[in-house]
Amino acid sequence: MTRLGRNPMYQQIADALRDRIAEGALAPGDKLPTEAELREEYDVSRETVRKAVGLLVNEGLVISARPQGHFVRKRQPMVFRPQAEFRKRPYSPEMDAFMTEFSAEGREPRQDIEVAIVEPPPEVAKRLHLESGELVAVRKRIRYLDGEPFNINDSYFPLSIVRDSEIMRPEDITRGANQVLAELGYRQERALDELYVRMPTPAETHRLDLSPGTPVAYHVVTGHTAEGKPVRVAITVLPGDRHVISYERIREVAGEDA
Amino acid sequence: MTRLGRNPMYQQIADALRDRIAEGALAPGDKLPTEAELREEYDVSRETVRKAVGLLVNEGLVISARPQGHFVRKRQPMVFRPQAEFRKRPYSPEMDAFMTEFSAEGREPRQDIEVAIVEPPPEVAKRLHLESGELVAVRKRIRYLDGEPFNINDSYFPLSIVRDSEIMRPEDITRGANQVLAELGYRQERALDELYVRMPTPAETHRLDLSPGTPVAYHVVTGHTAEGKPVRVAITVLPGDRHVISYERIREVAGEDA
DNA sequence: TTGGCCGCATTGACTGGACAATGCAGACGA
DNA sequence: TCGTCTGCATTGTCCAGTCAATGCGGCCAA
Repeated sequence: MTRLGRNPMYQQIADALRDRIAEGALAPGDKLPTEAELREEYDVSRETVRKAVGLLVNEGLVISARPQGHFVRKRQPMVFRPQAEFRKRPYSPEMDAFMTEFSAEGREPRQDIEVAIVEPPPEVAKRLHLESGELVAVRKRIRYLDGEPFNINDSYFPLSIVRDSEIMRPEDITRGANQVLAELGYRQERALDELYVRMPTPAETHRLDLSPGTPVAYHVVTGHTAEGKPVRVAITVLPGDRHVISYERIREVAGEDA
Repeated sequence: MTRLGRNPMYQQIADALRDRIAEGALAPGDKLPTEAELREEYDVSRETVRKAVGLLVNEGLVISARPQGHFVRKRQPMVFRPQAEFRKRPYSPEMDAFMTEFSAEGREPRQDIEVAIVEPPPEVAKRLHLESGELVAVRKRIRYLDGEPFNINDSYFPLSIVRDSEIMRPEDITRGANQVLAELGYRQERALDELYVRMPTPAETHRLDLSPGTPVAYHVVTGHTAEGKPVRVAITVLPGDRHVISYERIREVAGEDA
């Protein structure tokens, strides 16, 4: 391994390891060579080897289990289907097959719920069209699967419409918060989904127990009534290594194409 | 700054800088203190300072412009709306407002198109239900805005149905590849969208000119005819710092709630 | 057999130093 | 005036080393 190209040494080492992972010579769960072994192999200092391995960690390909070594990461995503709240069962056979493939079958779900009345964060206030000073109720949930945190979901409601309702109680609402809102006269007919892809904040890393190199999807749903009044903002933080987000779509206007 | 907690020093420095960014003391575009200044301020070695700043770079908060220094990153996402292909104009006023906010108004679009006949990657073959050995036509596009690459889009079609059609020519198809497919008798009535969030591969980093700490959304669309035959797989790679992905949803079955 | 203790391999944190690469600004020359 | 060249601040790469943290496996005692 020489410096023939102008790639730095740690890049070349990382590339070589990445190739071995891509080819399957290093399979998910396998142990990488130790730093000492890599040092030997490439005849470089330990810091250089560490930087190479660090790159792979930051790419999410490898995790470090100190002091046993570094291991090729496994990926086992489960389906997240935002449309489920308006359309319980998928209507196309393709979606059916897809969901079966990635089901959470046999894993045990759990969630922590916490309810509070707070001043809304600006992005929430804006989407709910709130005056400054108006308060919101927020249901904060962390969802677990087999004891591991899978995603964070914070749902915000204008306090004026949910005060004293079931939404204020920190228990699971089996029939769904949306149903409660409907019973209160605020049935959601439309929703707007926004998806941002970014690295997690330290707080998110901590709450979701993320390993380095794991990006997240930041999913914001704004629910509107038939009249266009926004009544709910739900923010979900989904770790990239644990989810596939999925939508199904159908042609809407006969003859229109693009 | 002491070691009172058990957070490593470089963490503490990164946290302090992150706070200053969050508070706005360091605004987007601002220059961070140089490594020498930070060294002075915290009385640590240069490598430690570099590791702290490196963290922020990996989080996508900061970019390095050598040798001018490090700068707080700006974010200017534009809307990516997968539903546009089946539904040209948004039908809810909320979506209208949202799209106006993030429009690409005034920026100059361009795209490079390349067409090839290849053996499909396994993930494509699987979604198109192809026998092993069956070939596909692929239209590879890189889309630019003001000269900067914005996303990569590779669309795969079973060779058996698009051979000799307009799809095989490396020119822009103004009326859309979907329209051509429809004219060939394979009109898509349903699509399944899958979204994966991960760090980019080195090839993607290069093609999209990504700075470190930028995750991507890997968006896979499988288009089906009314009979359920898959006729198109479109894979789009969207850099997280340049896009918001957005969907609008409506209640489908009166009375159903979740 | 079982429980606890300890050595050890391995990664993490940090220092101090050397030299390379790079783009900007200011000096200089035509 | 305008282009060119050079110095320099700043970040990038790499080395050689020290000490800390950690979990596993094996040893030893009850």
